[in-house]
Amino acid sequence: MEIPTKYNASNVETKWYEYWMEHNYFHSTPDEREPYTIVIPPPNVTGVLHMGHMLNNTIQDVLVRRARLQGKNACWVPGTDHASIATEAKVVAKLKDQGIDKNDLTRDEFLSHAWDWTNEYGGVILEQLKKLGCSCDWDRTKFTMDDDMSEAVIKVFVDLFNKGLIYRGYRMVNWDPEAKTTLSDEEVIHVERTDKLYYINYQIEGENNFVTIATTRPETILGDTAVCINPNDERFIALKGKKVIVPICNRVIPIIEDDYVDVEFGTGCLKVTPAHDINDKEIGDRHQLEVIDILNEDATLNSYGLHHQGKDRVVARKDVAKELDELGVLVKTEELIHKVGTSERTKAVIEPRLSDQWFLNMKDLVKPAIKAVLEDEDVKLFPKRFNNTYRHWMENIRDWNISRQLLWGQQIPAYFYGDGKDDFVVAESKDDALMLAKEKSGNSNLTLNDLTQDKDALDTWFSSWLWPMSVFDGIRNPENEEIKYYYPTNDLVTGPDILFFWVARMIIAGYEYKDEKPFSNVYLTGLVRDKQRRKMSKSLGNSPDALKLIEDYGADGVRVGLLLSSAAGNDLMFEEDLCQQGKAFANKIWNAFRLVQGWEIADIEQPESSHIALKWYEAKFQNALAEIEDHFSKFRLSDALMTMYKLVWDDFASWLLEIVKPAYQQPIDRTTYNKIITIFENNLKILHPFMPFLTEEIWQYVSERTPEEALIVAKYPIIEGYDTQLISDFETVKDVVSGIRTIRKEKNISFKDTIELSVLNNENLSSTFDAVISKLGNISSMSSVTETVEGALTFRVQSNEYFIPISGAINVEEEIEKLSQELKYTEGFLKSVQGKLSNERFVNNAPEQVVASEKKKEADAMAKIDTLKSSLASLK
RNA sequence: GGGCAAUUAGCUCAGUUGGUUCAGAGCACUUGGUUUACACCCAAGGGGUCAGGGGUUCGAAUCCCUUAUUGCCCACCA
Repeated sequence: MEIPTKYNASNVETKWYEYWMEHNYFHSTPDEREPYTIVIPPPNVTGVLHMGHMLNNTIQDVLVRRARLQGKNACWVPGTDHASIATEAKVVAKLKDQGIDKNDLTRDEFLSHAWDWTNEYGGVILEQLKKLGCSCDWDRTKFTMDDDMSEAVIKVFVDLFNKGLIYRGYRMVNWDPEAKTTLSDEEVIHVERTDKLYYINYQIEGENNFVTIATTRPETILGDTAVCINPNDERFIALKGKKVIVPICNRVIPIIEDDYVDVEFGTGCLKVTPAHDINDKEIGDRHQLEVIDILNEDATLNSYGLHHQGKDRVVARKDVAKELDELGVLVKTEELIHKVGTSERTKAVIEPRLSDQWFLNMKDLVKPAIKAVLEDEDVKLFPKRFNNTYRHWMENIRDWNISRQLLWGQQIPAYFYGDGKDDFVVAESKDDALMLAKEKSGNSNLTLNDLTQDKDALDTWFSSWLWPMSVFDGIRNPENEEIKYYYPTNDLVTGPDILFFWVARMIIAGYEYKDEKPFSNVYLTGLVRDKQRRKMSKSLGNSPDALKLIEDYGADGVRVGLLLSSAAGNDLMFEEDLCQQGKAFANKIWNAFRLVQGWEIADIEQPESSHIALKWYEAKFQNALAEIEDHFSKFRLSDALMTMYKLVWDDFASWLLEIVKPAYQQPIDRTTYNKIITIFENNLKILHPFMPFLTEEIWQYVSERTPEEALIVAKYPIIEGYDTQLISDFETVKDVVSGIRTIRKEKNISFKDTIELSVLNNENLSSTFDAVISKLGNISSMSSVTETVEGALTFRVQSNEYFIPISGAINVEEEIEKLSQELKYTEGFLKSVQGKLSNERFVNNAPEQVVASEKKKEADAMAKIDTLKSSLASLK
């Protein structure tokens, strides 16, 4: 087969992806082989591919492809997440564009719009992953709202409810006024802001005196039901038992005493608004205060806002402040830097709000999950430092608010049959619910029509925490073959930002429902940032178009570029140059193959240089293979890739191929050729996980292959012992060749001109590699001498001195200068080594081998000084 | 406010239990190179008080203390 001169990435990529799909190589079914399983972190169903996904999924694909080559039954389960808040927001926005208000739609109407949207945009991201080369088992593609997935979610909810772990509570929750739903604590991001701190006077009832309180939210005074002081605060003894009048609404409220108040902060007087602050709520509970909620669900003021009713809280804040000023009770304002809770999704400022929500009691559920990670290391986090973060969160975990005031998601399976607080039952179906309701209420006349299902949906994470189990139907059918075979999965690759949202909860769910970990290793990737360390985002416009990158550099180039500098847990500073480097590497491999492929083979004798070089490379390959293995065991993918990069580019292309390369238009011997082909194939095997397309393409050019012989399912090279001496000897050879090249460059001797080389051998270096040195140095004759050669250019490698005689062109002054410099350096070195050796404490305390090595250094240095001195003498 | 981590060449990072191969890699840079796989290339080369200070040790990038800077996580101070 004639190979094209240029590697055409996009044609090749399409061809092989289709080929792999056609032959079902991504598909896995349980068999007798060892399974290797990864479940994808399901991207948002309506999302598009960004750099984070690229990195994340490249890593997963590398792991999966490698496992496949190693003979494991590799299964990578893809899918998408319904992402309730994000998706619902998008659908609401789209409806709004069409002039439709969500509130005018019935539940079913809205859901039908949402499904339309999902079907239209959903899965785009999965198609993009294919472009990247991801070898997911697409037959297994799952969506968190598939019927079976939803069933599992409901089943788990009912089960946890029946275990007494899920309860309904009227609590202070985080309210996102934009999405109009509650959020879990984890979904609240605290952002530092500068706000105004308002000092406001409240008149003491029946006196012409005032107390001053400080607040950042003056509009909430309309919900005040007390003013609180610290009982030990001597300044306010006179206030005890009195009442104050809230400005604007003129409500009379008591002055209460509570230790919570910090004497140092603000004025030492705290206004208490139980409906709008978690601490105030607690104080309120302790003192049986009235709760006055002044906000609507969209954070506009309700009737308690009086003449400010209907205004947004932010507007109301200014207006109330203005009114207070006009009333003469606004004492002053100050700038205050503090943290404000915002919604992770909508960025809206969170309002603490009291409402009925569903909670999951986490206290006991987390116990096995803590043990698994921190004690038993059944689940390992990479990098390990995340153990600390994990511990802190798990040990301080609070109950999980799992209800969301959204339609898009699994509807909470609670059915109300009366108006009472506890007049509800929880069941997997409405029929079951009716039965339970009849029982619980004692009213056997209840009908399905009397039941009203809770209108809220469950938190998205309440479905995704089951993902590693539910994709194998492990919740509904715990004993099925698939879950037994694939679970627990092996590795999970995701970002540290969802360590709590998702990773920790999967571990919790795994132990609760399978009594086993969901995965053994968690590889936490870093964020992809731009060169200025800014997070890549749409709004900054600094995120490159992922598909454009693939077009420009090829999928392999992008994959290599992404992995070149991305240690686990470290952010990746991305720039296109990296992809360029990846593409250049692909080009290098391509051209190396073109060279080999162009050789004419003849049955001639194998040159000595080729023989020894091949032996060396085989050792070097094994050495690299062991290193790569070690890197993979520690999830150091960048290092593994770099090892291959250097192996293939430097050792294989620059050294080995240059050595075995026949002279122009000369044939190569068959023995060498066959070995080179085998070596090339092994190179392709180890590179394949990183560069699947290029390697598969070349693989097919190397020799005709049946589909069963495709590279994607080839056998990974086996680690064997290797000759380390050969490797270190060759390092010396490289130094000698470099020495020759340096002299050629310094003296402007063209590589085409042959030169002679003499060696003054003080070290009995093996002459095995002489043929290699001759070839790479273009040496006409090589000889060993016992004395310094006069009138020659020299260089030294270890304690050997090399001479290149050259007629008349020696600049004696220059040579003397050069040798003197080297002598001076070596003498200095010797002095420091001898200093060490004459230190008794060093000789007595240091391990034997360290002392021995110092002695060898001393001997080498002395030998070198001798040769330098005699060379200098002969020059003079 | 509490905790965790980082700081090594212009950039991105390795450097495992202190000691042979400890000051490294890739990129970038400088210089030279065009008939014979690749200029997306080849060859040679320059470049670092290992953030600052102190300590332990025969010996410290590595262990301890301290200062500074940066990043991340957690936390209800109005």
